[in-house]
Amino acid sequence: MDLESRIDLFRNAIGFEGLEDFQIREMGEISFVRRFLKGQIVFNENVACQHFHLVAQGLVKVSLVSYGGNRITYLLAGPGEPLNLVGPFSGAPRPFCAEALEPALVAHVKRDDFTSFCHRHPKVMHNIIIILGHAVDSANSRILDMIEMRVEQRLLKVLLTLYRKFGGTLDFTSIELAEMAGTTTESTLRVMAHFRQSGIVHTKRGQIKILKAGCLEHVGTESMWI
Amino acid sequence: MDLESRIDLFRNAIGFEGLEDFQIREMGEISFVRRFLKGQIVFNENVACQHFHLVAQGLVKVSLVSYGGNRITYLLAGPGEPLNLVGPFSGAPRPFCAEALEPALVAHVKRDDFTSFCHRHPKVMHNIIIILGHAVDSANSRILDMIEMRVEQRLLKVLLTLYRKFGGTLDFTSIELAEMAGTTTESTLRVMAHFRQSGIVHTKRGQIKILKAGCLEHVGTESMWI
DNA sequence: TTATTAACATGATGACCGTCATAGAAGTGC
DNA sequence: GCACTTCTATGACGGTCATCATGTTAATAA
Repeated sequence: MDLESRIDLFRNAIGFEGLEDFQIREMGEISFVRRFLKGQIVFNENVACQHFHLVAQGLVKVSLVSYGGNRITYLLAGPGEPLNLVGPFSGAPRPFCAEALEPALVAHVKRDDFTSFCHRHPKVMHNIIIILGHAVDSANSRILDMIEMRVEQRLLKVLLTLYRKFGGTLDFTSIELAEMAGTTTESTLRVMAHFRQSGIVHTKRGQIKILKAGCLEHVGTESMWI
Repeated sequence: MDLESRIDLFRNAIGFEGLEDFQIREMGEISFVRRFLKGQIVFNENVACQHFHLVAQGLVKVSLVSYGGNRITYLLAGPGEPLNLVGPFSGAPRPFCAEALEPALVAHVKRDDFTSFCHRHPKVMHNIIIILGHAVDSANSRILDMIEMRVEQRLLKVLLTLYRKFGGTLDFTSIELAEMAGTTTESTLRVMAHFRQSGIVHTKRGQIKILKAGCLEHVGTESMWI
């Protein structure tokens, strides 16, 4: 990925709004790109942060696991979306790991380079604070959803979110849906079977096609920030 | 509250670490303090943010409600702890409201003054990003707790957290505990009755005394960030 | 092809806990 | 002192969903 493509990436990336062109160019210059195959790990949990990461191509899942072995998906990052906004500042290990869900290109910026850039251009930190605000709100909404929504409603919300982000054909397994809805694979399979019988979706191995998008809206217009 | 007290407040406040003394003084100068009685609202949800708030005295609860009427406690802020780190930057209404749990003094800084200060002293934004990182981690942990912990364990975790923050005498009602543990008042009362019978706590109206702190640690050493 | 793994599917079981109901106790205000 | 509100307390009931188990299908590799 050449310099100009990288600059273009940062120009349209989330978190870099409102920067002058020469500032964007600087980001392009101090970044480099790595390629990941499906299933490969971009960074692991509880490892000190070395780089700031921004997805250039493909799709990367950021998730966290508990001691009990449960995993929840925190973020599905596509082109232009950052993977770790906090790590570069704290340097401390974080409980997240990032895995490519499809072949992906990920831009890297060395941690010190990134924070130095941010301190010289506070606008970026301003943007990051607002993004983290969304992340906090999203996580808190999910807590409320766990309290008052049943598995079926939570899965509808997940499907609605994915539909809005990726369109009518969703390449996700039931395992992955379960990690987004905060439930088990079995429950997800059961509920999806019900959706299939209702004609809302069509499923095949690793893929869901949304047939009746209207039914998804019934949960409420709000989708998740994921 | 006079200028010097306010300066002293900001000197020890969370989020203002690593500032020079003259910078801290500036914060003191542009801030003013308001008094709140128990039960009074510091700011309401879904109202555009006007000020940055920092608790000077007393205790303030930040919580959010769902459409279904469920409420969860997001933060219990004591002296030196900020109430709204995101609002001043986005200006947008946020889903949180803040209520004084006991008579409180809260420092206010006009939104523009605060953001202007932050842009001139990026270190503060750096600090804020790290704090928000903790908030994100905390909320995500609570999601996992909702998945894999039972009400009893979640309440133990809440009690442990409160014990570490406030000591052995906790002035909270079962309603408030329920909002922290993500359950109902009835379930909380039932579990607390069980704890009482086990001699772990002693309860009276609006107060819990921890008798066997050791029993709280069994959940795991991790307490919540609240 | 055959072997192996990952994903899908579905049944049976039971405990957890939310919901509704009722009631007493402890504060608060007039 | 009395009315009123808030918090505490406890019983009964039943649905949801995690858990365990077993089996099938699809994809991948040797």
